[in-house]
Amino acid sequence: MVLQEAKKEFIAAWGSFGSNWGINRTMAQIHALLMISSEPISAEEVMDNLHISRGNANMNLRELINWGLVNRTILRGERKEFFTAEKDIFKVTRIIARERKKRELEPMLKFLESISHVEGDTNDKDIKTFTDTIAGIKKLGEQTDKSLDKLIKAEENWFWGTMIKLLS
Amino acid sequence: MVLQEAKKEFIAAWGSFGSNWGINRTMAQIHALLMISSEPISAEEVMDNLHISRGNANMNLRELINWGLVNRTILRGERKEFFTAEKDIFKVTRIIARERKKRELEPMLKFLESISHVEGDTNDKDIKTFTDTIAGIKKLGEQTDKSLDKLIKAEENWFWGTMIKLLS
DNA sequence: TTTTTCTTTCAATAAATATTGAAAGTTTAG
DNA sequence: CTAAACTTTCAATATTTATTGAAAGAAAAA
Repeated sequence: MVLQEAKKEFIAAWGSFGSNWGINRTMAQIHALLMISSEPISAEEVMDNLHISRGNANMNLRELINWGLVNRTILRGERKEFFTAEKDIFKVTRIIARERKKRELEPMLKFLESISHVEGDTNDKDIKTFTDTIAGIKKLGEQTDKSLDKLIKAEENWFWGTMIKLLS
Repeated sequence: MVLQEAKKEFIAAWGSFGSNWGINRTMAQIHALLMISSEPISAEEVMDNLHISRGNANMNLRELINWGLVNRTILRGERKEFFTAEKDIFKVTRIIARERKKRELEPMLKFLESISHVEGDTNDKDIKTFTDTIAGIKKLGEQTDKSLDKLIKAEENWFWGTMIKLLS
């Protein structure tokens, strides 16, 4: 396969993979484009490459920067901004873990705590089913939270080491 | 907090949590409703409880059954079907892991393999950036795949044991 | 300063996704 | 068998989410 074609397919696939996971297609595609580019890319180039509008490119680039997955770069002699993405997939994984933990898991745990105690007879079948289910989810969430902490703080070696240990 | 209120909040939260993760809101809400119910529930009750149409209830219940998260039950003396959900969060996790692996990870790995070899000079900067990035994602994907296999086949004890080991 | 280049914003619009509800299909009871 | 109870389907519709593009804003050059 030729590079240009492979790039195009990867960008398309990453986009649809992302939208399967609640990440907007364009944002995932821009991320893919930047990850497989050896050089910083301008907003203009992103627009041309993905056939999207200036506004769309700008908004999604900003969001990627918010996530910490993309950085702005100034290129000497150039007036406009350029963008680069973190290419190390382990670092990308850590960043996504950190952000989703902060944005989703932590609020969810707070919420579960807030509904975990209900008034009434502890032996009541309905109350028991409810509190047991919530407690189980909470326990899973708390342990996931702690595991993510380890992952986020981890060295690259720890990551691959743990992955391999899990398989053995 | 009173049971009815806590239930309502949990169903709403589970719904919006789900839609953050590419799972349709209603499907997640039905799943939540069934998880916290001590008794099997009919389609009629699902409709009334969540204020949704018969068609919507039917389609999403079918999808939950396809995933293996919900089962049909015949109640003696009743003509209509009833539904129950797996309540053990570990089993739910295993089912979701199994299904997403099959539906998303495995096709993605096949795809990455198909684009991993591109024609041209291996030392070319652009080709190197592309193949290195794809190789990294592929490696992560393959190890995730194997870890999920272990999780899917695992006993309950293995699961909590591993979770705890990861924290220590 | 004024002009040019580039970036940001956001209301309008388009596209994607979910939901409805009525009709058709199926199963069980009488 | 026929009728009643229940389930499924899917075209039409509504809702949600993403995208556009033009205007306003900012920064650098002239």
